[in-house]
Amino acid sequence: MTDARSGTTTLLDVAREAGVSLATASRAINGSERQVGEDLRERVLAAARRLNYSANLQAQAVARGKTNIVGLLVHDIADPYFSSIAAGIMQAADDHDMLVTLAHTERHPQREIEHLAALRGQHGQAAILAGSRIDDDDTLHALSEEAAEFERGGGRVVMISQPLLPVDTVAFENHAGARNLAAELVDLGYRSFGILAGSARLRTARDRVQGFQDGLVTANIEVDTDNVIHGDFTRDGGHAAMSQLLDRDPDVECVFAANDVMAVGAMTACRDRGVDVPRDIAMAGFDDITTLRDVSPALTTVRLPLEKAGRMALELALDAAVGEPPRLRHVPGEVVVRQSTPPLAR
Amino acid sequence: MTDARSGTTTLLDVAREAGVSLATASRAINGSERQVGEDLRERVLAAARRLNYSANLQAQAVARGKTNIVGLLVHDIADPYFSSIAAGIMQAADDHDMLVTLAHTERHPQREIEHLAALRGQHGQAAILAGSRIDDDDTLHALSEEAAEFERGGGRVVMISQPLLPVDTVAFENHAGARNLAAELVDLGYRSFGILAGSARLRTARDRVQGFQDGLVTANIEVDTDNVIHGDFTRDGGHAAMSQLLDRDPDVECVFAANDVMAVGAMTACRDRGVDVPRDIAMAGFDDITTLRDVSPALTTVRLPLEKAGRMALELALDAAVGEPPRLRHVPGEVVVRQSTPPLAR
DNA sequence: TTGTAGGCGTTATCAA
DNA sequence: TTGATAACGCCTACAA
Repeated sequence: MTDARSGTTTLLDVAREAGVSLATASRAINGSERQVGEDLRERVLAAARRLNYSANLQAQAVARGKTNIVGLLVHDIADPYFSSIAAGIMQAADDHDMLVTLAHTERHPQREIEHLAALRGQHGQAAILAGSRIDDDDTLHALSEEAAEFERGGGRVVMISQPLLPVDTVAFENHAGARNLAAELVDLGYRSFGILAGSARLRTARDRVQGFQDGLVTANIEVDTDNVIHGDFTRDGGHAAMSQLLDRDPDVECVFAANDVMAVGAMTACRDRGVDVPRDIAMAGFDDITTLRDVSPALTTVRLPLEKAGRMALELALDAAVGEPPRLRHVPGEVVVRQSTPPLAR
Repeated sequence: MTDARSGTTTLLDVAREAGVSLATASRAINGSERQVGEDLRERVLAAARRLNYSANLQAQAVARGKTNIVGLLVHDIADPYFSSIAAGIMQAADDHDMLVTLAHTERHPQREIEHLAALRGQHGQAAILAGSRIDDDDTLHALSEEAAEFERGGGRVVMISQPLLPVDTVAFENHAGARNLAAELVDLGYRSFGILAGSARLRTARDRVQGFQDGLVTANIEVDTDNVIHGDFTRDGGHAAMSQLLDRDPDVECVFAANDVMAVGAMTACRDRGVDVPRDIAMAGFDDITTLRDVSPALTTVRLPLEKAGRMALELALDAAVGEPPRLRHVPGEVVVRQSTPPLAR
């Protein structure tokens, strides 16, 4: 029989139903193991089931002074890069019985700071910031302050991307991955390159472009600055940048897009102009987005273990000792050569 | 100067700092507008800013008896179908200052019920169930019970998919969309079809397949039962089913995959066998997943406004009057013909 | 092992 | 308008 009065069944209802005290009911249901007699425990549990009791998490949080909430901040959950990371975090969260609060920054650094403050109000155990931070000193400083404040509240902040803040960080080796990719492409015979660089203000994009160029320099190849096209770090950005590149220098042999989504937009830009990939021009991306593994021609890219990184981030937050200094976990990328960059016969 | 004692700044700290009572501080910061004198209000706000105060949301929730949390249940956030819906919900949540709690069901109906119970413990204002429910009477009944319990707690449950539970529902017109797609394909000249049906237990998949077949029947075309291949409602499921179909009847003119992700897997299966899409065989999907709009050949599909549906779901939950009976919103799909199904010259 | 009672940070009622 | 003070639902010493 469900409580007919107020709508919600409370622990007190359960205690009464079972004929025990509030404390006993609490211990039997949410308390720290074997502290209550088997018989009473059974009675309480039975009563709870009968009443379909579900503990009020906020009340527990207030009483305990802590929660089992982890906050996740992403630019855009519809972006497969972030949704993969999120999936990894969800798995780890399930394993640890954590609740995940999701927040969108819409790529506005200010919103990121606001949301972090809101998460602080939630008193979560962890806040995970996924995605690349804008390289603006003021913003970075403000974010850093807010992160420190969050940790002062007892939680742990983890960044996924690159080490910019003095917090636990899961860092993708964007530079090294891109460098290796460049080396591989040179091995395949390519000598002239175009780069769809994404935003110059995004660290992730910049690191990848820099790594790629460094890889080329090692092989004594230089990229004409004019062939490095900046723009949005998105599908449309890739499309636009590729169109520009084709106007400027239609003879480059190979194009590196700073992420897969851009690469795919760029491939469409090529098709729009009757340029065949890979016959007329080769194409490589970065990330190895799952949903895009079936595009044709199959895209050469640098595989990032996004789900794993998400899991790692949460684990990192949860196994941190209080006051432990920031830790850094490097996550390498793996070059995957596919059909979009066939060996170049010269 | 930040509170040095306990780590977290509380409202009481703010009140003391401002030299006012707890009540006044509460009203000035979170209370119901113009109840406190301008001067005191300023003092309190200044103190709060100085102390970098952030209200304890759980304490507020306990005191107020309600939260601004909305729970979102998806099978898998990495699936672009769900991440698009989630993005829409995030937008609406931002507009309404709601916090979103994300939960993964991993396609287990039982986990769905468990998570809904957990959300009940959070006392959220809304729970949004995205994704297709398994068509099992017992599970459905249990889910229905849990949904009722959630609403008894003061929240509102919204389903996104099809009307199966007596709750607010945003229903995609899967049947009609697939029917229209079939008609369009017949118009293009196709007469023999294969269907990659996905799971027979998933309502969404079943509705689409049924709609497609109904559309064909209207045109006096029947699909050989052997050419309806069941399997997983995923990329791999599409790949496997297509392989089967090619073994069975390599001469079908056109294949309908019950969603885009399957279609893309199927296209790879074709390529693996040297079957060219669309020259040798045409292909159509369902959903119009954003990330897949650049695949080549461009995929004919039925566009579902996923983000919009997500937004709609949350709005529906929030503008519901207490006790208002369930409402149903139909969301049509739009057939988009692209290169994967060129007009068939006969 | 069980119960009593005080406390967690806010809100809200009721006087002043 | 402002300030005590009683809730809110739960946890946890402390005492029995």
